[in-house]
Amino acid sequence: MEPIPSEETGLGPEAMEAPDGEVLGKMIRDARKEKGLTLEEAAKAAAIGRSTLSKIENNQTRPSFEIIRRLMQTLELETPQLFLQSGQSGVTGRRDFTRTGEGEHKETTTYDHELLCSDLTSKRMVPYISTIKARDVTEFDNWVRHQGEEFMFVLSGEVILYTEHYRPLRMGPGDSVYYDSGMGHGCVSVSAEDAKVLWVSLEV
Amino acid sequence: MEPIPSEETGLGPEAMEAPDGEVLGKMIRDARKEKGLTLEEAAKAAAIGRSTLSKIENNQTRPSFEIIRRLMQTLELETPQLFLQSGQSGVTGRRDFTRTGEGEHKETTTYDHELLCSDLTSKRMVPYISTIKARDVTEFDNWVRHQGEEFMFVLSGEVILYTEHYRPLRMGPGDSVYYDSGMGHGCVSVSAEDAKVLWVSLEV
DNA sequence: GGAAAAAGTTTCCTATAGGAGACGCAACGT
DNA sequence: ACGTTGCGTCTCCTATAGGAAACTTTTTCC
Repeated sequence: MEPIPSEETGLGPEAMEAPDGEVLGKMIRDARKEKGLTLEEAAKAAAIGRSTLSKIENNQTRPSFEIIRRLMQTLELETPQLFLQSGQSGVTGRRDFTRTGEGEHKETTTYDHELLCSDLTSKRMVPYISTIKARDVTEFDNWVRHQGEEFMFVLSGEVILYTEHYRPLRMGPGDSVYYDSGMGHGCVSVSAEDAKVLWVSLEV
Repeated sequence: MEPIPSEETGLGPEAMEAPDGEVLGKMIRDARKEKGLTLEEAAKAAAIGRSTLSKIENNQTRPSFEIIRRLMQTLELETPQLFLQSGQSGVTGRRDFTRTGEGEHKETTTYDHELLCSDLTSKRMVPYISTIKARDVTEFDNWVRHQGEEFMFVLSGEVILYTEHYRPLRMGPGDSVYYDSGMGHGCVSVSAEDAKVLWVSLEV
């Protein structure tokens, strides 16, 4: 059995291995394989040469931006960022974990928020589990608004998500929703017991 | 009971388009001016030639991906900007939900990824549930790498998260972890049955 | 205005990106 | 064994990317 490491502090004594050119080719090959395409098919779809693609995947060339752009569209790597080896993320080389129920708690009248991974500073997403207290809701008026995007996943219970400009959305375990958190929003439990949802919030 | 709206159509998953010719140069020039840099300064910072930058800005060349990459770092250009014709503002006023098990599936040999948003257009986070197939792992070598940050939450089963520069981390239901996804990482199930984890990925 | 400096463009040259097709090499069936 | 087919690599050639430096334009002083 694997030993459970105590929380690692961050960068070890040795610097992070800089992702060299090797990675780009691998990523593209992986993506192509993922789609089950042959060199010929992928190259044709991207309107580039078969040999060019081969060389790119084997890191034998330094492709032009245009070529990469076409490949990204073809392979549906809609995330050009994937290829940026910029390493300018605030969490570079770091990791942080939280055991069930061991997050830091912040309580309000309606929610009990448990922050996950609160020790990792500079991370851009904020994950937390909210226990939504069951209560009677006649008219929802407890709007929350904060510029950014938010993802919510129902862990247990039945909830209704209120979102400005949309009809209320009833959700059960396993359901999820992604919305502009700049719109007013809020969540109530409609089950007899409290509901638990996982939220991941991203500020602008 | 609240009516459950059928899936909102929102924006379709339209293909990302890169600025064709004309626009790319302009964007770079604008970005450079914005930062108050001269050709010389910007070129030096990006470790490219002054003349090269001039040509790029005037669309007299088809720069390599590597060159553009360096410029984007130097000029702090967001990649999406480069790939989206006009800077349409993210998810403003949008909402998108997915019912349990109704996400779009993408299968590989080790994982079965279920995307939790039908329409990823302009979303910055990518949420998905992965079913990690149980298998024997003697030596882990299936590293995945993509510049950005990632949050993982274990829904069921026992898994081991491998992260470059860290010891493997054994996790059970309810445990969560946040890490730099630019580090090689990967997850295996160590329970007899498949494991399910929720991932939220954020690209740089 | 005129000189000097700074910013940007163009020229010139070398290294190489990218494509066409040849080649290698499995995995088939006959 | 032998072709054949399908997939990936390698060779070769041309067009051009990228950098150094010459050249031109703009700005900033006096």
